[in-house]
Amino acid sequence: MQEKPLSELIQQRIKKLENLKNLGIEPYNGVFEPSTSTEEIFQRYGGFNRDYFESENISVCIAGRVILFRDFGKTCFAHLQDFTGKIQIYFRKDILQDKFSLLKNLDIGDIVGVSGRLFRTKTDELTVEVQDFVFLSKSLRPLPEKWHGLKDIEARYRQRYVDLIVNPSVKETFIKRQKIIKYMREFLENEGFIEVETPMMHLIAGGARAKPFKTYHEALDMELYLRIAPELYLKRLLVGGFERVFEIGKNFRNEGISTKHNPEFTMIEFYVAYKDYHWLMSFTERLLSYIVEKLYGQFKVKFGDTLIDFTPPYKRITMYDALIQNGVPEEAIKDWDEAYKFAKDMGIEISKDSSLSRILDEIFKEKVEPKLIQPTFVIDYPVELSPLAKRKRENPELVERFELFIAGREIANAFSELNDPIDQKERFLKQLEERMKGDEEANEMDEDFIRALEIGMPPAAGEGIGVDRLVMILTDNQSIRDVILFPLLRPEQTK
RNA sequence: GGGCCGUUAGCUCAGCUGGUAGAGCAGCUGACUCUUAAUCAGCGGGUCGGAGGUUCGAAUCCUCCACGGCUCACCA
Repeated sequence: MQEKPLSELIQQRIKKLENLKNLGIEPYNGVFEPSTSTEEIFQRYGGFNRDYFESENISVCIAGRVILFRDFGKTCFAHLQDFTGKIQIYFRKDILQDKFSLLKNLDIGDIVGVSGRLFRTKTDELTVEVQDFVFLSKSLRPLPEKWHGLKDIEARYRQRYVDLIVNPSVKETFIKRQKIIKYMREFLENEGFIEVETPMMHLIAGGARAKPFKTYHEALDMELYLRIAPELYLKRLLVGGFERVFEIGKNFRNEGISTKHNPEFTMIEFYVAYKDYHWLMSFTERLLSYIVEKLYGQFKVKFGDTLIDFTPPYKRITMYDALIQNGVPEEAIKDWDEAYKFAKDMGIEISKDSSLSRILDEIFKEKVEPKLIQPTFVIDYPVELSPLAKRKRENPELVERFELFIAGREIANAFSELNDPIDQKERFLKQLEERMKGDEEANEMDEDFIRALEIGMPPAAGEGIGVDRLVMILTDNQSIRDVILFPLLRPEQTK
């Protein structure tokens, strides 16, 4: 935080704080027990007319932040905002008597508790006529302007607390985020899944292809990685006899930041014994449509200027067919030289060391991904892109894997889990070779995981869903930073 | 990391080919007992992101730096 001389505006507010203290009022020591919320007031009393309030004398106590203030001399109007909404409150000198003069020391942004009776104004607005009020927190720093609000994107992320006060849609997004996760958990629990917590600090960063963050444990004198995926631990639990498990939590990847990537992000991973990826696809359809239906009461969701339809079933297409349908010649799919040439012609930079699968993966990202707007399962990936997935029975060069794309974004990744310890060991060895060749993101050998597979893991299917990306789509936000309360930013400049 | 754009009052923004900074809101003083972006009268508020440079003169032109946005690269 920068230390510069307090601005005039802040000094004025400190003066008011002192005025209150001199009058024996401690604005930070107030206590107050609200009897209701603004939302509840509108729910219960929104339907009644003026005469009702004249005859019934409804008293309420509410607390919140003053976000608007209109001074008329012997009366004042203000808007009080609590978590659930806002309501107009009305101060009169003839009711408040001496206490009315305290309003001179009230600022927009202050948190107050008020008690009073409900009435309707001339213009029929439901309003609290304040009988008594108490300062609960004095705000020393001015809030942004009342109708343009806080627009500066940097300030919105750095001072999310202000963003949340003045931009109601931001709060909406994060409430929806919580609901999405709640419905997800609810669905899985109803399907017999057990929620677990596995380590976030790993000796070996496995289960995904990504660069990890490093950290250090002093007492044990050892380097650790923040996890890039919980996968290998969850599969150890399958070995241990958990047949349906899931974990919701943060993953950390030491990579670039973009509208689709935050270094720490939330994943859900779930595993089911005795099922395969076909079963998982329909399960995923049921899961997503359940969430969307709970959230919106229908299956269609507006995202940008498109309408995403979550009504099952979703389109399924193999990776190779998707490539061919998007103009990649068949020869390029089988032949390294053709693929290399095709990629080069498209302007994709490919190293000469890249394998055919990796080239195709690049072409896929460029040509196919952006076109997958409606929920689409892309299935059957080359084995070497998927070192933890089970081979297809009919074609051992492919694996039983799918990725789910929505709005051109990869939302989920799933496969029939490889449970053959010997094959798994060989794949790790292959990854190690790539690592030797300089591929920092290739998997490391995890001996203990192999040992677990040697004990015996049931056939199983597992899936990971990028929660932030799903929330983006379901809340119509174009940047991952808009669905993460405190996205990572460089430190603020000290002036 | 590359490219493009941005950074001016607490907030939202103007500021032309260089002539020494403006509005609205917020704030302060005053008026006003049903307002809705209340209104009316008056007042204060700026290291123009930072550092250099060009110039008689820089918010404006140039260079470097910082932070952010978009985008590319990167990204299981």
